[in-house]
Amino acid sequence: MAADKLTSRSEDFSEWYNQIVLKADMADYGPVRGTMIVKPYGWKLWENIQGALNSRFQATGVENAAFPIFIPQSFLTKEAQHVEGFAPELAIVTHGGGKELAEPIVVRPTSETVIGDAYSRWIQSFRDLPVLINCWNNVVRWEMRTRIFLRTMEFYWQEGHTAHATAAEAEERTLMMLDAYTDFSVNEAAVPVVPGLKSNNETFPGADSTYTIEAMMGDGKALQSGTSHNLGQNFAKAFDIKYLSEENEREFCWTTSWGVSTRFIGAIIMTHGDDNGLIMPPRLAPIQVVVVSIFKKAKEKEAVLPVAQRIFDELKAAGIRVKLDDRENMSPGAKYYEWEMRGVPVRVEIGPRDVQKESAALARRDIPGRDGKSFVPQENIVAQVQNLLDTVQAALLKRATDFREDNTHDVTDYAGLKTAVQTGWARGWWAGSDEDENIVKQETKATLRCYPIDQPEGEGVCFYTGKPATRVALFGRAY
RNA sequence: CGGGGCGUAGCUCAGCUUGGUAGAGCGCACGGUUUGGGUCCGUGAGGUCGUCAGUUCGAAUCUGGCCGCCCCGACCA
Repeated sequence: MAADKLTSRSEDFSEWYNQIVLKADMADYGPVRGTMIVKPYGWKLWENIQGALNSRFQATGVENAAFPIFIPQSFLTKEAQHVEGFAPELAIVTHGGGKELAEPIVVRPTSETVIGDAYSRWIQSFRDLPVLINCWNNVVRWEMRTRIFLRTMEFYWQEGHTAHATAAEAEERTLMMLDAYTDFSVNEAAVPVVPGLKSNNETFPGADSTYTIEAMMGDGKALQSGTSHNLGQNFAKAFDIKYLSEENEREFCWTTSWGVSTRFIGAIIMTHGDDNGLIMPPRLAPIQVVVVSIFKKAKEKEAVLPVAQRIFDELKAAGIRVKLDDRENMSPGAKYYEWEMRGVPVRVEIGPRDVQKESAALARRDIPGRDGKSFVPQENIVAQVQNLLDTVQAALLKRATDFREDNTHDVTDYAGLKTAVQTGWARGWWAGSDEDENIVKQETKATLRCYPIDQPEGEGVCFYTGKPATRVALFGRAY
């Protein structure tokens, strides 16, 4: 019996996405509009993301800390651009303990202000610099339209905040974290990204410059998957973050902030998933391998279970995140469909025939059905599974990268852009103004995703204005 | 905030036009049967029909208000 089938990606990508989040047991809707409940399977993925990012942060000297979720409303108004950018989407607490508050409290939409205030007290001398702190927390933004993981009113993320003595050091840190994000995304999540600089229009409120990693989803749309901001001296001036230099001069600090959110889970789903469900990249997968035992009669069960258990134990001892599915009253086929929906990258099947032949069936999630199955000896199963996990990891990255390349088109005129952004991204020389950018957005729904870090040599002609252009921009429709 | 759709069992929905004892499938529990790609049969548990008011002898059904959710646009990690 075909159980309730997943809507296909080609039929309705949005509906496919919504269903997969629920069916793969990642998350559920919260009782308040636009909020989500992250279920254990989704949270485990998030924890693995945290682990991969934390190790990269710590390698650059960043330490974790925690700041309050409540911020005095007055803080938000101190930086002009910042207040303009965030005022419309603030959740504000006006009552506490049954009484109206003297000053309303803002639920943090991001922590630049409260951290800036702390830094102004902590930093006295050039010897106190740099300050390198990261926070894993939740933030609230009163969004008009929400989508689970991609845009929820409350979401989880990390926000790193650093303070430096010089502009050069702040820029170096901004790019260093952009590199960390790129490395994480490509090598852990197998999500290929284009690192680049945001246009003026898309720059974070209060930043001098914003860098981004842009990923192409399975429907050709772009998802901003991480950002790194060079805040210049804007927040230092607003919050009076000063230090005394070696020359005994009072100087404003240069600060940065950078973040990756639970939105990244959406990126993983929409990059790798297929019509059978989710596909987890092995390096981040909550469950990397599931061992499915197959038996009919009690006698077969007696023979199969110990072998399945032994293989499970061996894989676990090797540090692989493995689960043994020994559920009875459930046919093997039903189990396969379930684990495919949940995106487990490798499945090991052990049945009576395998016990007899000392073999096992290995199935890889990225190639569904019989084509992705191989029958191997049980001997050396750990190495074979590890090998297959690596193979799947590499195959996912290659498939996503090929897809992105196939759907990114170099354009030399506006018509070319219009065609390209129907199905993917347009890349071309750009010398347009902020206003030109808005017109393109209005007419095509495509936005300037970034000026890629990786630029071609020389100069060109702007595909829109015909003016000489010094850099290439990437355009696409975005989430 | 504009446009659209929907609130009935855990989930997906039927019933509403034409008011009269609350339904199905899936899921769940139990028993049996089956198990190498979504087994089958039986038994059973489970619902103040979003909410408030109105019309009526009688409302899931008709009328109005309110609340909520989803989708599409403008805004955004």
